[in-house]
Amino acid sequence: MTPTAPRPLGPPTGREERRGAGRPTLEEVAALAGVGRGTVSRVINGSPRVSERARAAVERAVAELGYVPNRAARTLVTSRTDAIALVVPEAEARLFSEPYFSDIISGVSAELADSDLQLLLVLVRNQRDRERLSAYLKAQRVDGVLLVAVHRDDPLPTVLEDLRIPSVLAGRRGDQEPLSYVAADNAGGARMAVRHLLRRGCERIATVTGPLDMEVAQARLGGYRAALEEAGREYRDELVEQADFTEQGGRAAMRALLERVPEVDAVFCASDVMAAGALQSLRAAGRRVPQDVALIGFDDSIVARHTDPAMTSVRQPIQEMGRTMVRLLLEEIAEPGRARRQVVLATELVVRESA
Amino acid sequence: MTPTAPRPLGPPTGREERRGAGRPTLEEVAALAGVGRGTVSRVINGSPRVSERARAAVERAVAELGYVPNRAARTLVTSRTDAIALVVPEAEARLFSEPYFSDIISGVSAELADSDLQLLLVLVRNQRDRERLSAYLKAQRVDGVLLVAVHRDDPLPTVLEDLRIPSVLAGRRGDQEPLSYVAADNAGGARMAVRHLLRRGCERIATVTGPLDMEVAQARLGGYRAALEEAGREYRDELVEQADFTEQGGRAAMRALLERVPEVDAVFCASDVMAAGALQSLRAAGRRVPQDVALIGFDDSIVARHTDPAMTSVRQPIQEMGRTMVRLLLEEIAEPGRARRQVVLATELVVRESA
DNA sequence: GTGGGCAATGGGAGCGCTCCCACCGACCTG
DNA sequence: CAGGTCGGTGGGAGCGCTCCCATTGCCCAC
Repeated sequence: MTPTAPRPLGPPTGREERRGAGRPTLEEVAALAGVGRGTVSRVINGSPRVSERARAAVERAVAELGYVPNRAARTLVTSRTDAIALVVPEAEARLFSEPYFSDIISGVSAELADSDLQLLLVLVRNQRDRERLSAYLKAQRVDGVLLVAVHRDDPLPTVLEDLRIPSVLAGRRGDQEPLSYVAADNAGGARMAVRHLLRRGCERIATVTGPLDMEVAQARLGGYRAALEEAGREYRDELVEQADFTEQGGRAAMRALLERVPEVDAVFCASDVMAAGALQSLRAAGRRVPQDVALIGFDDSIVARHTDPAMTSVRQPIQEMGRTMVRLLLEEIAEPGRARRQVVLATELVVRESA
Repeated sequence: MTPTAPRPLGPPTGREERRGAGRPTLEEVAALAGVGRGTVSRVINGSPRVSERARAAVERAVAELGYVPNRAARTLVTSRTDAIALVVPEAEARLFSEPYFSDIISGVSAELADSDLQLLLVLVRNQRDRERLSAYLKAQRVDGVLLVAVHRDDPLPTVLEDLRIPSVLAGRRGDQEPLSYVAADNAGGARMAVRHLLRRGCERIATVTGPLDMEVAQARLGGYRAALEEAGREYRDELVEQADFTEQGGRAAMRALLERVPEVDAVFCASDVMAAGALQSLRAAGRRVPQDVALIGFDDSIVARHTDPAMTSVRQPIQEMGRTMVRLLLEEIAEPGRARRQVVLATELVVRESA
C-alpha cells in the first residue's frame, strides 16, 4: 500500500461520522467488518477468492447494518442495469384475448422473482413512443428486451437486432425469424380443432381468420388447411373469411359466410372474441349451435367460458410462454454471443358445448 | 479557477481520445460546445441561469453527438431514481374484472408518457415477495409507488406510510385512509343500479356482495342499502349474500338466495363475474332474466357484454383512475410535504338487457 | 536458506453526473 | 473612480460502487 493518508490502520472503529440519514455504504460495512472495500465487494458479488473468515465477518456486518448495494453506483461502473423491459405495442395488445396480457406478465414476473432483475413496462402507442423507445434502447438503459405482439412490418425487432440487445419475442414475424422467440403451436392447435370438427362428422367447415399480415393468423389458417388436406378434403377459398380479431369482425365474417355458403355446418374461428361475434350472427340467422353449426374458437379466454353455449376452444400456455421468454433472455444476457433460440409450446383443445 | 492541471484552455478540440464504443458524455458535449461541464448540465436540466448563446451551442452539440444523459450517474448523485413502481398483489389482481389490470396500466403509462419516468412493475404473490419489496423500498430504489388492490389488513400501505415514500392507492382500505388514493364511486354506482331496479318496479331486490373485508365490497353494499332506504324500503339481511368475487361464488350465492327467498325478483351483484355465476343459477332454477328476475353486475367488464342476455352493469373509469393516480403521485414527489389527497371518480350505469 | 508461486487482500482510480463555490466581467451606485 | 451587485461560468469534489494492480504472507521446491 502506498503511504498516502496518515490514517491509522488499527482495529475496526465501527462507523465514522455518518452524514445524513443515508443508507450504509460498502465502506461502512468494510470498516465494521475490519476488512477492505475490495473484500466486501468480493463477498457481495460471490467471488470465490475470499477466505472463510473474511466472508463471515462481512456477512455479519452486512446483516447488522442492513446493507443493500446501491444499484446506481454499480450500474455506473459495470454499465449493467439489472433491468429488462417488457415492451407492448398497445394497439395490438387490446386485440388479444383478455387474460393474455396479465398472464404473460404473471409468467414473466414469476420467472424473474429470484433473479434480482427489475421489470420495466413500456407501452408503445404511436410513432413518437416508438422513437422514444429507440432512443431509450440506444442509451443502453436495459440489459434485455421482451417484445410482445409483433406485426410483420414492425420496425422494433429490427432496431433490437441492429443494436444487438439481447431480446426475445412472443411470437414471430414470419417463418424466418432471426431473433429468439417463444410461440404457441398455432398451426397444431388449429389442426386439432378442425380434426375435432371432422370427427364430429362436419362436412362444410369454414374458418374466420385474423389479419393475414400477422403470423399467428397465417399459422392458424395453415393448421385449418392442413387438417382438411390430411383428411382428403378440398381447401376452398369460399369457406375462408378474413377478419380482424374483433367481435364485430367476427359477426360480419359469419354473416358473409352464411350468405356465400348457407349449408356451412362448422366454423373454426382464429380467436374466441371473433367466435363470440360469429355466434351472434349464427343465432340471428336462426342456426342452433352446435346442432346446426359447430363452432370452435381459439385462446380459451374468459369469453369462451361465458358464451351460451360455452365455447370449445384451443388453449395456449400463455403464462408458460412468459416464463420461457425470461429464461431465454437471461441466457442471452449471460452469454451475449450465443445463437438465437426458438421455442414452440404445445396447445391444447378444450372441448365444451359449442362443438 | 485554481491552476491545477497544466491543461491548455485553447479552443474546443472536439473530442479527445474516446475509449471503447461508449456513448458520449457530458464532458464531450462540453468540449464540442466550447463550454464547461457545469453549463452543459445547466442546459440539460433546464436551469434559467444560462445565456442564450451558451444554450444554443450546447443544444447543437447535444444533437450532433446524440447525447443522452447517463441515468445511473445522475441517480448516484441526486439519489432520485426517476422511476416509480406499480405494485400489484397478484392474488387480488386475478379477481378483478378482466380489463381492469390492463386499463390501469394503460392509464398509468399514458400519463407517464412525457415525464421521462420509468415504470417498474412489481407483482407480489406471497410473503417472501412482500419482504423483498419492503427491502427494495427501504433501499430507495423508486421515487414513488402506485399500489393496486388493497385489502383492509394489507401491511404494504403501512410500510409505505412509515417510509414516507410518495404513494397513491387504487381504492382505499377504509373510511379513514391516510394515504392518497383514487377510487371509483362504488357506493354511488351501486345506488344507481338499485334505483334502476326500483324504477323497473322490482319488489324484492337481493344483492350478492364481495368479501366484506374489502372496502369496495362494503361500499357497494352501502350503496345498495342507501338506495333501498331512500325509497322507503326495508333493508333485510335475508336478501344479502356474501361471495368472493368469483363466478363460482356467484353461483352458490344465487342458489342460496333462491332457496331462502324464492320470490326474489331482482339481484344486484357486486361484480360482473359473480353476476355471470348468478345468471347460471337463475337459469338452472328456470327463472327467466330479466322477465322473472332482473340482474345487474358491476365493472362493465368484457364478460358483461358476452352473457346472454347481455348484462346491465356499472362502469368505472378505470383508465382515468390510472391517469389520476400518476398525477397525484407526481405532485407528491415534487412536493414531498404536501397533504395526502383523495379523489373519487364517478361511475355510470350501462343499461343492457338483463335489467 | 533462498526463490518462486499463489491465494488473499487493500485501496487507488475512475465510471458520468450534480452541486457548489470561486471567479469573471458588465453594470450600477454614490 | 472605487466599491458594490449580479448574471453567467468553469471546474473541483464527491456520490458508492467495481476493477485492477500492487503488496502481503504462506507454502513448497531446490
